[in-house]
Amino acid sequence: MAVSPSSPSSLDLTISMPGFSSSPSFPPSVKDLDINQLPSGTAEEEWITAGMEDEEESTNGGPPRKKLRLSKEQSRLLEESFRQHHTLNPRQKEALALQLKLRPRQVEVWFQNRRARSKLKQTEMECEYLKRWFGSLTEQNRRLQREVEELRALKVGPPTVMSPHSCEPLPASTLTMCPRCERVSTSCLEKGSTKTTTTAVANPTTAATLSSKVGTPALHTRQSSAAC
DNA sequence: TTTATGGAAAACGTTACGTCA
DNA sequence: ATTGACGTAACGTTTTCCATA
Repeated sequence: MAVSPSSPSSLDLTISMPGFSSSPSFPPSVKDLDINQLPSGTAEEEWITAGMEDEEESTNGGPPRKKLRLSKEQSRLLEESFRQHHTLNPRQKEALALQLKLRPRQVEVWFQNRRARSKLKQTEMECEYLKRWFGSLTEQNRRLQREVEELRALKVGPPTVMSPHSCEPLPASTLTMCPRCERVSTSCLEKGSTKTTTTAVANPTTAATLSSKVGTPALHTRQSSAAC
């Protein structure tokens, strides 16, 4: 699974997970779900004053807030602009404000809120994906546990691990459990060796990216595995 | 080259208000 | 008519980035 923002200002993500690509109910990428497509408003352009007619004066403190209702056309243009870039430089802001007959500050605020909404949607989607992934891993874990039980039940003899170098069976006493990946490994004993018998996760880049994103320490890359 | 500083912009959290069921 | 949930414009504060000394 890869979670990779394409640019700092872009919220587009590409998320794919092993074992999920063929699932009909599981889109191959979050990119397919266009978070920029929000339901468009229905109200026509409208300025609504909050209790007071005049924006400049208020008897108790600062100026009263006015609630702006963007017209369909304004919303459409803003959305279009947002699809092109999620942030505006001062010149773009000014031009857009002029085009929309809004104040630059209003355009700025709209983009701020729009970015926040995007991020929220994205987070929700990521959360959903991680939940499903967790479910899939749980199921996989169950299957493997069952498999282990079955193999134990067979009792065909002591476990044998082949050396990656000599291709001969290693005595069980030379094997260790890697404390980080919790897999049986010979690499920790073979100092200086860049090879390892430890199997890393299916997609190291993905795992590293996800780990750093969601803070799960359990997954590490082939590189870090070899380093141990 | 490294560090401190200040300003601008973005991110974030919250409030206020309108709409609708 | 009232109420609570929801969407969103607007605002204040914090964080991040970058240029400059």
